[in-house]
Amino acid sequence: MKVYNTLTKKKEEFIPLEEGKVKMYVCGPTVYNFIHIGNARPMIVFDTARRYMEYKGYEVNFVSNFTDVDDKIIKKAVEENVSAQDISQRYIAECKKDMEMMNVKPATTHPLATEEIGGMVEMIQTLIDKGYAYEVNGTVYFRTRKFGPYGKLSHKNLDDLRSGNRSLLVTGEDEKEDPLDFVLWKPKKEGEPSWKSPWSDGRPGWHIECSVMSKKYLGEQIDIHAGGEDLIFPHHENEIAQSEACNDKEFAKYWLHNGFLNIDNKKMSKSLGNFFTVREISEKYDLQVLRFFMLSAHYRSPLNFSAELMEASKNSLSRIVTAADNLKHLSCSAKEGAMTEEETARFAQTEEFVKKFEEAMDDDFNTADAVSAVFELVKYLNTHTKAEDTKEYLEKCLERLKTLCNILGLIIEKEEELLDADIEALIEERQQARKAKNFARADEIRNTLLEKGIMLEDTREGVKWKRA
RNA sequence: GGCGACAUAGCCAAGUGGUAAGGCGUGGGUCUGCAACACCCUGAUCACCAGUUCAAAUCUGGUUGUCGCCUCCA
Repeated sequence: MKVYNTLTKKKEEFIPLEEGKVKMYVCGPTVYNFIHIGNARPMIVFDTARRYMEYKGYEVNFVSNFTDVDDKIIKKAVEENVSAQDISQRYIAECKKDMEMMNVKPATTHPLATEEIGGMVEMIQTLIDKGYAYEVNGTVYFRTRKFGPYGKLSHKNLDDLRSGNRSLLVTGEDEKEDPLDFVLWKPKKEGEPSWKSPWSDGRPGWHIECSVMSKKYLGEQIDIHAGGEDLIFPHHENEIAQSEACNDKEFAKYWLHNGFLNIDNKKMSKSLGNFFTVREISEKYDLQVLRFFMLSAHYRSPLNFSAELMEASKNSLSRIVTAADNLKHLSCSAKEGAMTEEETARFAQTEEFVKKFEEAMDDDFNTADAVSAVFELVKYLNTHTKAEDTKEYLEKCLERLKTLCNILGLIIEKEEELLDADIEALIEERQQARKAKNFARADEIRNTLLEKGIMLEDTREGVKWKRA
């Protein structure tokens, strides 16, 4: 399995620190509102990466935080006249609902920044003791230039940063020894949540939380650290500086970053009015469609979001769902008994698509290619299954399709819903009408059901129905 | 200004040296009372120019265009 490492700018063979195990950290959202579809991308793509590694047999310890102390949370709390904790807890709960609808598995651990303050104070103290940090008037800064490799992830050198950013030098806070130094701890302002520390009553800077939580739940060295590409600088660069200065060990071996999600080729932003929350999308689409959409391109490419593309994704996904549905329908009425030799041979041919799928995923989680393998399997199954096949064969075919879709986190089985007696009676009446060639009545019934969101399909094996 | 990414059919999107996967859409057809599903058929020489090579979408240089980071925004 190869993964693209931002650190080296190359695809590298993935070799875990400990055989058979993967320690993975993904930077989670700041919970001051419903998550937006941009937040959803790393959630979906790295959940898919995790699922694939688990499929390969790795035991994945997957940690993803919620940043629950932040200026934006405090601002929202003031607006609503509630506590910051009220805000963060509310949106953590909402975020978990969204994740469930997107079929994103809960992390092994979802730490909260506010519950790890003690560890942060400790790490900051260590950095001060080692000369990597200094305190001025209650604020603690990281001494960026003291950490030699600073810039190795974002491939920037410090002098470029300075020359490219003159405003920093001009407006730079006088307190800092160097404009590039960043905050580890800052004193509270009036009315803000705060914690005790040796330097001031205050709260941690953003970057320190990930260093601390990663260390606590995964150890000083981890395999994969992931997040959106915008986090490369400064967030991840600063995490590296903090963790490696503190622990004297390479922090993360592989750094994975997803590309941005754009709306109509523009960066999503509130000011442009092209801002969508996952919840809004869920009102119009099953979030499986959003998930499929996200996986239709490589995770490192920029991806453009539009209503048109969601429609296309919806249709594409339904092709897979229909295939699964057909298999299920066939197997329900199929004859019992073991697979015939001929069926065994037919089934063996599906290996080819599994192989293509795995090769795609092994190549830096190329989900676009993996999805195409699924479609090729779908076509094969559509053309190589029939009512006369044995139940075992049909079930194995369905299982194979489900296995691949499950790696992608796509749910393709419809929920078993009980037919209302009324609906069943109507379907039966329509069948009678059809037999009597009373098609007017048959169509009338079909339209009645359609209005209720029930779509009928006449097949050789009987009438199938589905919700629109 | 500094650093970087990308440019493949109507749309989305794989493919990093050997004559362009897959999906959506379009049009035609088979099946069906009709419809839906499914199946068959239907489409690009890969932004432009020059070069390297027996051979390039794929390597090199240039041009044009789009976008991102450099601001605690995934």
